[in-house]
Amino acid sequence: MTAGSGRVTQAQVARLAGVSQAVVSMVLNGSDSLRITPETRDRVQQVLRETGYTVDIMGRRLRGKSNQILGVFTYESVFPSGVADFYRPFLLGIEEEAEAQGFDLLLFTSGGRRDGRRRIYDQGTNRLRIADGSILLGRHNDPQELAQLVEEQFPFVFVGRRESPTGPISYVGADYVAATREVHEWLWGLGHRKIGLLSVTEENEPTLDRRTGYEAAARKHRRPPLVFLADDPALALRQALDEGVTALLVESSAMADGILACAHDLGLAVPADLSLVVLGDADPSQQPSAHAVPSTPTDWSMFRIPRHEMGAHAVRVLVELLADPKPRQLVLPCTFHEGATAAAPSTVHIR
Amino acid sequence: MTAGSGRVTQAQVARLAGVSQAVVSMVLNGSDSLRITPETRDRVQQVLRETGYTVDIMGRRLRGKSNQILGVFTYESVFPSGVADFYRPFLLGIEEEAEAQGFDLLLFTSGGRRDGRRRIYDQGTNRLRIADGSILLGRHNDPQELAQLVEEQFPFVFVGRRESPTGPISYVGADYVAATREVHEWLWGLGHRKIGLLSVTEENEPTLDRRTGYEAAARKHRRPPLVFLADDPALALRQALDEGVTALLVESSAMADGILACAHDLGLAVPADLSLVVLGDADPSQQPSAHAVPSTPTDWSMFRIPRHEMGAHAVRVLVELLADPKPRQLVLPCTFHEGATAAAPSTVHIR
DNA sequence: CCCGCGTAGTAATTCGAATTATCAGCGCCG
DNA sequence: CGGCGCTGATAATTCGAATTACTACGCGGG
Repeated sequence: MTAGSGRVTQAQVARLAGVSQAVVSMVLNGSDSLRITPETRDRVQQVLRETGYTVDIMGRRLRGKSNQILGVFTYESVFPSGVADFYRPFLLGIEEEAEAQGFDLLLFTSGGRRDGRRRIYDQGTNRLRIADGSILLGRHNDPQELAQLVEEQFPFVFVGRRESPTGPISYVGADYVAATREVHEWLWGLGHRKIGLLSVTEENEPTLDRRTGYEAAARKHRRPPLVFLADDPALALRQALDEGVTALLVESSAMADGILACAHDLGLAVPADLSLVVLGDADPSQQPSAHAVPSTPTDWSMFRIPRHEMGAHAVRVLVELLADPKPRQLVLPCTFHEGATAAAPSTVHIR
Repeated sequence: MTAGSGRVTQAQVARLAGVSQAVVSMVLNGSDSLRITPETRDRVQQVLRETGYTVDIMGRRLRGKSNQILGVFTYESVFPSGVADFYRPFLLGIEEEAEAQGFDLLLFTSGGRRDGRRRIYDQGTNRLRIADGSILLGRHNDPQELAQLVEEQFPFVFVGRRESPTGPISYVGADYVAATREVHEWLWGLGHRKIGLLSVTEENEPTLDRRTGYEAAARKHRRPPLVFLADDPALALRQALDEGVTALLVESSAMADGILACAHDLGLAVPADLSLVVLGDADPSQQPSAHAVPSTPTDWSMFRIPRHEMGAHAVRVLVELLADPKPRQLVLPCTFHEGATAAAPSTVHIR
């Protein structure tokens, strides 16, 4: 029965019920325990029902000093098309946990782009601040922007391990160190004695973690680390074979595809002559979900990054961060998938 | 150099700059045209930059101002898992267009669920009002909530045609009427003379539109409509065959799968003995993107719903709506995919 | 010399809800 | 009969930003 103006306020309800606005608020919030007569309460509730009153969330949250909104900033597009469907598991976890924690999600899509990349600081101001806190994800992040965020003491959590010289950053990452070590251990157990690491040249945190895990495992077995840095798969494979490796840890599945092709060109059988393990399924060219593989359905031996859990935990950590602004770091274990590209070395290769 | 206590307000900026809060507001909103000295303005802007001030969206909207934020409300989860990847094309279009228009997107995930479904009005609150306007999507919507939204005169656009008895609703839909008519026309051109429609029992807008298109086409060719309503595919197929149909328009691909199986059981070849056309790819069990089909890779004859475009246009319509609150409706054409389940009827069946 | 006017701000109000301080009325006790 | 304590409600304030109403100041013209 509301008039055309569209919205009923507590004040209007109060006037209709012949009470003050405060009473309406009290009735609504159940703080009417001993303060309000049953008759008054009933009268107010009657009017509330008749008018179809709904709480204006703006007023409520203005007083609460928090808007119950978590920002989600991605350096690339959130809803990806094509096969590069990298973010979805993260976002699924984020959405689920945000729903569980009672927060809305604000996707920062407005800022426009500079050099084809999104930026946090647009015109010198930090859009992220309109949310209570923010989750950041994306591989192409800008260290400078992160440093600035840290300095501003804005509550944020990075999905994926990130370090900054300016101070500790809260993040939820995957334990690449342990996962890589375990893969090495598994190959060792199969009988491999020359296990190489094929790494990318660019040095970001995930790459460094994999190298750390690899080197720890190699040290444990008193073997010299065999690390190959190359952008050209043919060259890298040749180097590795010259060293006599029987198993190769490959950082990305894109790179692994190249290696596999080269191995076939050289007449090598995988895994009979050479075992290949991919360190993570993080690469966009690899489909995480079970339903399909684009072109070559190679059943890679690899470990899987717990993307869904990382997203969910990022939300949880951020909510904790809002209550207590002490930075926290969290790494989650990866799960190993045995696959079909790694096996015990053929006896020919074992001296 | 903000203090740890969280957000910076205009009042704090004003104190630091030695001016009143009103001046800060004026500087921010450019109404400083002739009112404020360049020196004062520079001083304020200096402090604004130093403190990293950003507006409190709650305060702004309480006052009735816009925040350049569009809400996105989905009745189901936004980032779907498994094969039911229904929303993504819509959301991709929404995100792209929001970025182009300079809006951020607010996903309403906070309210939790009642009877496993999300609600706009949760605990008597309409959270949508945080955003300047909202895009709604999802098949399981609640007419009551829509009516309430209309009454509140809140600007929103539904993705998919929706009607409400309380007043006109803005929407961006797909033209099922025309698409169904064209499919009928195409089959007629192939020589089919008994073309049936297999419809679902539940009567929502898309279903009604398909029926309208079908009946229009049948009327044009002076044929009685052959509509079959059945949840059991075997029964529906038998009814249709009894009527002598040679082509069947099937509403959802899930239903089509059932019909196809039954047809095979009866020893019928598709499309030789029976042509099947699916009216849309809207069903979750059908993969929209090119890269894979879950189990049976049936190349259905069907029309495709322009989901990406619908999302993008919904944003555009919503932005128009914000400028001028006159409701608007828009339907976009579907594209036809010939596929392999429909062809000219075999001569045996033509008398 | 003083009114009028333009300038450059400031004070005060508004939005809706929550909360605190306050107040009116009543019964009871000294 | 006055004051205390309790009840049930109201007035006032708060949150942050935008806007309107207002004011202090200076200058020029009559």
